[in-house]
Amino acid sequence: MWVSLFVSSTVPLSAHLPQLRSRKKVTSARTLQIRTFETYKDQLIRQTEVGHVDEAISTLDLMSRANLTPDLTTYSVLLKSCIRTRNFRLGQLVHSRILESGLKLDSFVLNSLLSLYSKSGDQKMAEEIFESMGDTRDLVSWSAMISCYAHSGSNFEAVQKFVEMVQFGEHPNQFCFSAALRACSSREYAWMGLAIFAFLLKTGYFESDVCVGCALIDLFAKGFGDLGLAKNVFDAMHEKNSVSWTLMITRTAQMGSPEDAIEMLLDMVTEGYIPDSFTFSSTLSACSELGWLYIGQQLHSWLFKNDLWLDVYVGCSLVDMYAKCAAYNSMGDSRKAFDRMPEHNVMSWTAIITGYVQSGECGMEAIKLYLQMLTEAMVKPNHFTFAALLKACGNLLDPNLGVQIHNHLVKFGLSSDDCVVNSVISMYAKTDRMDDARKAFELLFEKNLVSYNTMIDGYARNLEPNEAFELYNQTKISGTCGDAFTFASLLSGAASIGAVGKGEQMHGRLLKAGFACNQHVCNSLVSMYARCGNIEAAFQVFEEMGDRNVVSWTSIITGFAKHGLANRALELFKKMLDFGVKPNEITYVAVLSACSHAGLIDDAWRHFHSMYNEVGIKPRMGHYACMVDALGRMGSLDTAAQFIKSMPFRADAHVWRSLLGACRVHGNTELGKLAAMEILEQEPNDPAALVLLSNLYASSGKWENVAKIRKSMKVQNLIKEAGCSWIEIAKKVHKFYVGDTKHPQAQQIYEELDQLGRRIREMGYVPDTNFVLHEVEEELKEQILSQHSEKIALAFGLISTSKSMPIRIFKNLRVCGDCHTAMKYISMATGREIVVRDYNRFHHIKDGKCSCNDYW
DNA sequence: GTAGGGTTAG
Repeated sequence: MWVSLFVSSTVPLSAHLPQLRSRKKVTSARTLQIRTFETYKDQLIRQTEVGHVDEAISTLDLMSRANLTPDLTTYSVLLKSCIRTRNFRLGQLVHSRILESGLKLDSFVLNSLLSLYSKSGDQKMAEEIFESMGDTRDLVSWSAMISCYAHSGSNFEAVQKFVEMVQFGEHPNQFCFSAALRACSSREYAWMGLAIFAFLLKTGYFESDVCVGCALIDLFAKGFGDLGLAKNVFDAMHEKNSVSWTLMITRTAQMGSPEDAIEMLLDMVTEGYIPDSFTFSSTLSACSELGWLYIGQQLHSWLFKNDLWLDVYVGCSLVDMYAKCAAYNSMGDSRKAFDRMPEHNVMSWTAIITGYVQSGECGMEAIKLYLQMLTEAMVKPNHFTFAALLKACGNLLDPNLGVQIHNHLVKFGLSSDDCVVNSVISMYAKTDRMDDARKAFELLFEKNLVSYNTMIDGYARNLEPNEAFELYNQTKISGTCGDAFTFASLLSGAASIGAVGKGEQMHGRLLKAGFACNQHVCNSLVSMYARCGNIEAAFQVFEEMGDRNVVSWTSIITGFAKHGLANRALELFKKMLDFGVKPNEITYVAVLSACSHAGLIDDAWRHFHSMYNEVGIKPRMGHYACMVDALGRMGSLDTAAQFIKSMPFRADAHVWRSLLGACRVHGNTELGKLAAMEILEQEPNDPAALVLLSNLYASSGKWENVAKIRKSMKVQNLIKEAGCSWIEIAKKVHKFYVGDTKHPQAQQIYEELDQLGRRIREMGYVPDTNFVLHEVEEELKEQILSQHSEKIALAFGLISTSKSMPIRIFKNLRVCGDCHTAMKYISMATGREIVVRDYNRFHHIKDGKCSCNDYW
């Protein structure tokens, strides 16, 4: 603090060095005496400009001690620099000094104070000053006040003030217009913006002022959601600058046309405008959105030359861009971008944490970084950080970690932040704790649409669609009509349980609600129909879509693949490439699984290689599993095993299960044993592997081992997830567990089951009790088998539907082998078509045959 | 003394 005393405006700093070293010897009294009012004033302003608040305050104190009372001009200048440097604390202090001084305030100072409180978000103080001004208000006061309201989200008040001003007889200038228009750039107030726009047209400010132009761009972009109109305004503006270009680029990217945004950047440069850190930050986000690593890298080298990468926002955008392109193996570059940032703040820490979370498989790394952020960097997390962390916990499916993070955010005082609570709900929903999710939801102070959507999505995902639809009805009661997310979640809820009736109902509602052209909603529709078994309806929606993205194509290709219609899937994939749509890694899972189901091994290899060589997507676990499946299906078991060994990372249980399934079908016990052991090492309770292993031991007479496995299965109560099946009858879903007797029509169902059992036995069906995992008497095994959930659902379907309709049954796990056999007999016995969707695919069973060719 | 653009929950 004392150091500042020796710094005068006329003498260079170095001249004071000897004095600084022996500053105790110099008496401040002597120094004070020679200081004049003007030097103090200069010093004050300089200190304010460089943000030395404490020093400026002590200078003020020194002035009064030296009986040099600052005059109004000094205060005015001081206030101005406080505003310019956003030094609100000092500004407030100056305000109180002015009041103490008893000076009479003029409208210049009052306007400055108004601006100070407006910018610091203190609406109340701004209002107080504005009211106190009475007739001395001028255009500056009005526009500062309107701006204050717009800034703090009091949009209605902003427009009200604008109207009041006009009624007062003032003629609004460009500042007033842009502030008032800015208050209208939301759906709710866009109509008021239109009225102001009409007024504006009578003045000359529309084309002439860049800020007014920017406000109008946002009125049409954000308020009306119409990028075309926003572009019209942009094109009509006589004067453009980097800000208006950047705004237009940003909105274009945000509103679903990131490709156009990048093109606009080139236009901007061609027309001679210099992109700045804001521009790069936005265009990098556009690259992230598109997954355009190459363009992102070009931008990176461009901004590297200008030192713009030193900007925190740009740095964060780089981290984000490389993370979102992680399919191209660029997560390392994301980390490098983070490590090379000159300094780290909450935002950059959050960016890298979010990056790891979004890249999919690095949730633990995100948690580690969070701890590093807390303990080493001592940076306090904010709500963005927790949003990312909670997402990580949801992905990791670790409820305990989720609870710990939940406790942390309570400690950091963020438990009342709506965004954070919505993330908490999502985390609990993803970790199958709907009760905890519900608790968090109920505790929410204000439930918004996102809260409802998260809960609806949670119920849908946890196969409780009835709760999902009930909550949807509540949203209508509470007045928040659903948006695209709501419909997408409800459709995926309907899809997850295969409730095509509910899905059709939602289809009707969303058409009425005006979402017929919404890409996100239509993608969900395609997926819903496909997953509900009505692949042709899915295809129709897809065909009628005007605007298709990679998700649309992937959804329909996946649909055809799951239905075993490989040729149509591959045909569409070709068409997709012809259309110039770039496939992503999920598209390739669909393509490879289509090849696999159709036994097209050459095509599978071709696509597997080209996905990396031509498209640049590194194959992940799912792709390897598809290849193992394809090889196994055609009996190339050894090649499949070798392929697994050649993988660049350790094969997971899923990959080995593919091999195991193939071994079972092709009767290769040795390799089957190896696969089962590998699975059990990673998932010790996997029922399929245990059963297979025990059967293998039984067939080679190793009864001791059989007993061991059976015992351990019993002890561990092995079934992780209770198997259940369901069927939709008249838009209502009926769910059944093994041996379930809770259904009101249970008696009829079991009578039907008995009858069916007798008929198919006569036709040659023999129950395969190997599929019973409990160690019980053979007779009891047969009984358990006959009461498997899929059989109960089928019996219920037979007694509840007319003969002409196919029966659609859904199961959360893979369909049991014995049930699969029984259903083929039942299809013959009853002449009915049975469609079963299990965890893995669709089985279309007709006349004793299944579309999966007994391989799944 | 008054105005505009950049991480965000589903």
